[in-house]
Amino acid sequence: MALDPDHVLRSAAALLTRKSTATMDEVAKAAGISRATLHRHFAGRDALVRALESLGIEECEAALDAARLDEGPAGEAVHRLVREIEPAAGLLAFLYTENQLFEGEEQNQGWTRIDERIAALFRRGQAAGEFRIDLTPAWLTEALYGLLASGAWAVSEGRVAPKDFTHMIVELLLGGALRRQEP
Amino acid sequence: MALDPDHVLRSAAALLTRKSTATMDEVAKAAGISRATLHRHFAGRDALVRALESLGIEECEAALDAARLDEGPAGEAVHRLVREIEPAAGLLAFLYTENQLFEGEEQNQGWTRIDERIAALFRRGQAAGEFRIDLTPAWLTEALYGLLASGAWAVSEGRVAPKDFTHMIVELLLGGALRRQEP
DNA sequence: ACCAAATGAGACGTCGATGTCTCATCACGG
DNA sequence: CCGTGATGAGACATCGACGTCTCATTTGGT
Repeated sequence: MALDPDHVLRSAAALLTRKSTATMDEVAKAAGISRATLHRHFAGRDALVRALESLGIEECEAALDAARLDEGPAGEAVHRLVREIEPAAGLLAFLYTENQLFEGEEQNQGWTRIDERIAALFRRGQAAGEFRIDLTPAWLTEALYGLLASGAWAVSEGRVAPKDFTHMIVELLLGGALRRQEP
Repeated sequence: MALDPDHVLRSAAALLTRKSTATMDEVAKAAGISRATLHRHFAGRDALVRALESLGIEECEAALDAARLDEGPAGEAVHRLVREIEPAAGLLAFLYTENQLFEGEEQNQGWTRIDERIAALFRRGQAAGEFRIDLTPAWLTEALYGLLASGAWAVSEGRVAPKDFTHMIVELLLGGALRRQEP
């Protein structure tokens, strides 16, 4: 009976985040279904990865919407963004390292849109004098992705407590490691 | 005649950083040798990856030595470290995402040593009152890896100028994105 | 010039993953 | 109670990558 395709994608994301070379059979077992059923829902491994990519884009855009990036101080908007995107961080980390997605020049336009929205947030912060201007928005965007991936990986390895995920990323991204005397 | 194995490893690292699923044949072509010769130097794909891992560890430790992590302010030591490690960043980025290396519990002890040396640097900075103490040394270490990988990736994609690599990483890691009025 | 070693090209066989197929079983609705 | 549809289990062929091998050619040293 109509199996929940979303559940399959979640399981696949969780597994592939840990083992990006997992077999279709392993993906199926992880989702608690048979390989045949997995193939009935997703034409092949490529289709599965594409579906994961679409899911990742959806969740990213949902997080971007929920974070209301154009409201209030940019720093607080970054904080909201990381908090909203945290549940999808594992999936993002997988997609981030799946450079196969970008081999063809046909880079999914969804990512371009997301990149642009995040970069716009950093630009806004710079224009407001809130963020420093010697770090380009493109780099800050890239660094955010990298820290999200590192954070997801560190949590799954037990090196960082899950509850500290957002704090660690936001504080490092915005405040850096140096100690300061003020707020 | 004695082909330069180091050159092969460099080529392989450069290729695998961009396309982690590259074939042995592609690796050989990238190095300008035949697949047969590649097999004569490295027993198999696994051996090749292991050799890359050893090379990465060597370069990391060389960078750690050259950066003299226990001299002067910790912040400056971090700066030296990133500068020294920059040439190896691409290789590091590849190894960082090659989670296959850590599937077996048999995590290469070299990484443990490197992790510990970097974490010790952050601990030293914290003890000296130079770094904030709400970000754990383990997380700062992980974040450094993530930023190095993001930086290498951003440079190879043309989103960041190569000459800005060290500055972008060090400034973000130490100072964060927020603008400050001091030093 | 000669010899030894290394290389390149290519031909295999092997193996694992994939994709497709069939058939038995099970769940749910009429 | 029966029938339709989805699922699970497994067989099967295909395909790509791998690893090994041979043989001709080239390179470098003597």
